[in-house]
Amino acid sequence: MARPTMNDVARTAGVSLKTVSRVVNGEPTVTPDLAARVRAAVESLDYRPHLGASMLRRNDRRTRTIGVLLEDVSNPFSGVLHRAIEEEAHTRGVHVLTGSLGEDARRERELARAFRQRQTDGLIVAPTASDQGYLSRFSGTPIVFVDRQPSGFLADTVVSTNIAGAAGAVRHLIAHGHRRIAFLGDYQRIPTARERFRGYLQALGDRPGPVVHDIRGEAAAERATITLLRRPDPPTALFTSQNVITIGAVRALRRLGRHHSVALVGFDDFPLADLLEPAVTVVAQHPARIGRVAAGALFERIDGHDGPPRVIRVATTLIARGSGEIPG
Amino acid sequence: MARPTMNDVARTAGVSLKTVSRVVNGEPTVTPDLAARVRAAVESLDYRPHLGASMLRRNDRRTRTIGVLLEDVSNPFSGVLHRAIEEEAHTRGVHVLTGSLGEDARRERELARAFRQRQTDGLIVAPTASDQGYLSRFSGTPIVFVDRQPSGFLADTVVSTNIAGAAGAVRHLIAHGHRRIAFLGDYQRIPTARERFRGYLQALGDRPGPVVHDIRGEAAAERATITLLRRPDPPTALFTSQNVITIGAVRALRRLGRHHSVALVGFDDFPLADLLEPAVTVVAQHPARIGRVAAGALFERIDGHDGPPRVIRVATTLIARGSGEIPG
DNA sequence: ACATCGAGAGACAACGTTGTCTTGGAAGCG
DNA sequence: CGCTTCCAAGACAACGTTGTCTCTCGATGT
Repeated sequence: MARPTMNDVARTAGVSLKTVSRVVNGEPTVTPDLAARVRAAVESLDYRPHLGASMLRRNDRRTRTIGVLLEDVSNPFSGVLHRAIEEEAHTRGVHVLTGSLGEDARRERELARAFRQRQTDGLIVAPTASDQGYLSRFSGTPIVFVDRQPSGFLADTVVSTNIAGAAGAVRHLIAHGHRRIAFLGDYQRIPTARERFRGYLQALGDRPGPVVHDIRGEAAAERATITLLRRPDPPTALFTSQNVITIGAVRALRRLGRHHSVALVGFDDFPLADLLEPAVTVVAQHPARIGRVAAGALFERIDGHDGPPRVIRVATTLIARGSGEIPG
Repeated sequence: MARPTMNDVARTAGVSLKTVSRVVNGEPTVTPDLAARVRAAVESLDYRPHLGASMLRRNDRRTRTIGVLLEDVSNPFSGVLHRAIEEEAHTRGVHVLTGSLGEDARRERELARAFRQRQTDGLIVAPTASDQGYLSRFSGTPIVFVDRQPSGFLADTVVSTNIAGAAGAVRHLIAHGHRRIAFLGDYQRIPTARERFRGYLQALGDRPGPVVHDIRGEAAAERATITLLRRPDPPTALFTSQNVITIGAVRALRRLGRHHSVALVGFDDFPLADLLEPAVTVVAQHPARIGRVAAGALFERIDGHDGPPRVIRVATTLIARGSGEIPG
């Protein structure tokens, strides 16, 4: 037996198709008697309206669905961001299509196109590709960027205060007597990684320490840290610009038995950072707030707000826990 | 300017509507000349087919979308599960609608209904409600359960070997000389929590230790652990049945300075467990595998596989790291 | 040269719903 | 009592696409 349609309900209730439509949509111009018959028929047939069909005919053309493209939904930062967006959407009766990109630029374009083709009302994107120019054809679908600034395309963007946060972290190390402070960073093509590096340079002025870019993954971070510390003039402190890199660095310091002698401040908090020995000092981002703000901005746009693209910066917080206070 | 339709393309290319449809769908019965003209028109108008409309008319009625309902996408277990499902779906060109339930039974029903109404081709659910009977009306939409066994409704289910895993954990503690082993568990109404408790009882036979059920959240777990250890006859070892509870227990042991004297084995691994002091011994689940298997089962069903409901159990692995080997 | 065939391309209906217009009958009014 | 007014409820078209049928025209065979 196929899914029942309005027509089936109409026949069962002995009314016209349109009357069923009216009852289902809660229009007030139906006699209580007929409405009751229709509702009984709906119940007995377990009728559910076909959203695709009504979408097609309706005037407003809203699917009440948004798309969210993140780097990796299993990463804690993305996970919390995702949850916050979902929560905002839920209060508005909107559903969320999710995609993980994993730094794959092609997948970003592919999924953005696919989601748009499904008529999502809007898109929240943590950009991975080096250029978002392809989005300029997406007129009509509001977009909000999170975590990273886009390039080649302007839209509302919600990011952490990366430069200030990174500079603050490095100044914190300087204040504890360090002069040779190493930088360990993610792919340089990621705007966020570049900003954090700028913050690092800003704080150190004309005396930067050793720098390693383009580190991807915990294992690579661990190796890079070990190499750094085996140099003839090893740094006395590390600034790691992303949570996965921070964890790799912690592993390396442990392996070398240097975790109580080399200082460490990481960008982005992570679960259990406070339970390690020493507890890890971090510049915490606020992914839940970023998510809420981004979702808010997106829904404003969907509801027709029409102003110039905004960049909203969410402040970071330095959380001193021990590893950043080891003296130089 | 509104979104262009096939009709617009047809007019621009000077062909009939149906010919455009044929070209767009790659049917071979179009002269190359016409096909080229159509493709040019598609390109110049930036035409994208309206999936809703084609869905409506097509015979197969597939939306190429599945729904995934998890406890909380920001929890590491759910996050990894989610990612694995997404990956499987991606290889099949299928998209994923996500919802977090947060132990809210009403939200489970609400989202399940909503997703179905959107004609998702299938559903993967980590059940939260105490009864999934409401799903019996969902004929036609394949469903696979993960992480927890459903009740009141039968369908393919992919779960960890909870009883055996928990029993193994407790036997591990017994082997290290412990006799008073406490159990700290989640809401008893969660089937998974009950199974792990059964494993605990099985291993201890007629001499169970102190038991605390219905613990929800890290803070509650911390409090419960402190209370336990302040009893006149405190346990010498703890078995915590869920990762959040394990972390709460670690916090409590630290606070009391007992982390090197009270043994601990937790169910479910968590990031950085190996970096704590002592590193935490766990019964690891394999959420990525659970996700892959569940997605595989769902797609089999979607493709028409029609057998009796299966229960697939994914084995757990005991990972000894230190906290579980503290002698009794 | 004529009947037959095949294949490309268009006409038309249909999917399940909602917007708009029309109908019919009851109520309201002088 | 007859006329207008009003409103519930039905008829019909339309949304953007695809399935099916039909038509046309050139190629093939005898």
